[in-house]
Amino acid sequence: MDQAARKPRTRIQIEKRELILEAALEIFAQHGFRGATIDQIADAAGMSKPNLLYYFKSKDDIHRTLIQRLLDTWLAPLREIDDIGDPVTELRSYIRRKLEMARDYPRESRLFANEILQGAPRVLPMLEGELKTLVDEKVEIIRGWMRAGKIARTDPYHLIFAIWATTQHYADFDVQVRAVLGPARDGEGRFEDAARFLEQLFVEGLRVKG
Amino acid sequence: MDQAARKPRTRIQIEKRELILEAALEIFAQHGFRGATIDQIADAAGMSKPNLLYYFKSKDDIHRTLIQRLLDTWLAPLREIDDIGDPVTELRSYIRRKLEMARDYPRESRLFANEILQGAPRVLPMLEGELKTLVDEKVEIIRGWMRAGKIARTDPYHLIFAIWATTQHYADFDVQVRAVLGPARDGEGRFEDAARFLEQLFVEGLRVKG
DNA sequence: GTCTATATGCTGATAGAC
DNA sequence: GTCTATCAGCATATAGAC
Repeated sequence: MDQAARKPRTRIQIEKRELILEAALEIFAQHGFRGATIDQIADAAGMSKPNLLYYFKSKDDIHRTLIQRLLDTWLAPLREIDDIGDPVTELRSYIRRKLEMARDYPRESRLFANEILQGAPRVLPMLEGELKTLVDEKVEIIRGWMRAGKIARTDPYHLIFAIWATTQHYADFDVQVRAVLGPARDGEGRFEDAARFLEQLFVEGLRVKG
Repeated sequence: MDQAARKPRTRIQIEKRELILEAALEIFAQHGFRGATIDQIADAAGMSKPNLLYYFKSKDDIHRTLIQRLLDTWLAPLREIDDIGDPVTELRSYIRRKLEMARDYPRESRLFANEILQGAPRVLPMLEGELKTLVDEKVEIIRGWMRAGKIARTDPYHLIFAIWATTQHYADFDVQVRAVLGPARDGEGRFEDAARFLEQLFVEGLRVKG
């Protein structure tokens, strides 16, 4: 759409920038902003440091670009929640999608976790603005389900926090999860175990007593 | 006990070291290992950089000391789980204690989260050894409860992960939690809301279907 | 567009006076 | 024990040749 609205770029420039962003995501996710060096990123992208700085004017510039791009895709699953379908199905598929994202995009999850842990210096306004608005909106939908007796009454904000926490845990604390489960349960089986567990926890936890 | 077994220290030395560790915890928790500087820590501890390095021989030395101390207290609640009492009471009080720790020791939680996010370079052996052994042991207790029909059958490992994730979330993602809840729900009320929610989620989620 | 060389500033750690 | 001064190394970023 407006990918070149502000800064027109050639196709090659765009591709090189993609290459750098891909490499930077890897490095930033593992070492955090301060821990990552431009040298590492340039190495991973297969180019020299000055060459990298020809495409992005600073380390901060790369990081901001990554964060901004992350947020768009990161909140997509939450945006999709609506009150048309069955509440339990709706929540179950949200949890599933969040867990799939933790499996498929662990670096994005860790990039975000790093940013929040450091006090969210670059995204605090977005958290207090766009994110809060979105969550408030979905909380109202969930409250509607509770009033209608479709799911058990509980605090919708903390429900959302719990879904975020449990799913992202598998990306952010992956090292710990692997260490505790041992080599026997690596790979695909682990994901299905987690999915089954989370489905049971949240679905039973929200079942209407009666 | 054996606090001075390896390196005998005077009372003043011990106090200064405490002062430094307290300051370092604050800085490391916020900026991560690489992001923290000795200057910052020395400043926060109210002394000069060379003076600080008189008490700890390196930045890494401070960090290791903090991590080691952290682990002892951090796992205490898990250690206390036993199969003498009522299973639901036992799990409920474990969740409560973990949540209290997230409230009372958020810096310790973030220090640990930073370490794991970076791939656990300093604690991986401990995760694969001591932690795994401890978790395996508690998993057996939980399996016993399930076999006895005291709680619903589910994956005990992922149950523990979920408790860790949801409780530590309030320390590690504190900025985000505050941003989303807004200023209205700051302070003590937030903790009680979280405690109520988590109790409901896990207790109902583990209720035996009848 | 890409390179080598380099300016500039910061950081961990030490030397040595007091 | 605490200070000032300082070293050596590294990291961001730029200059300028090709």
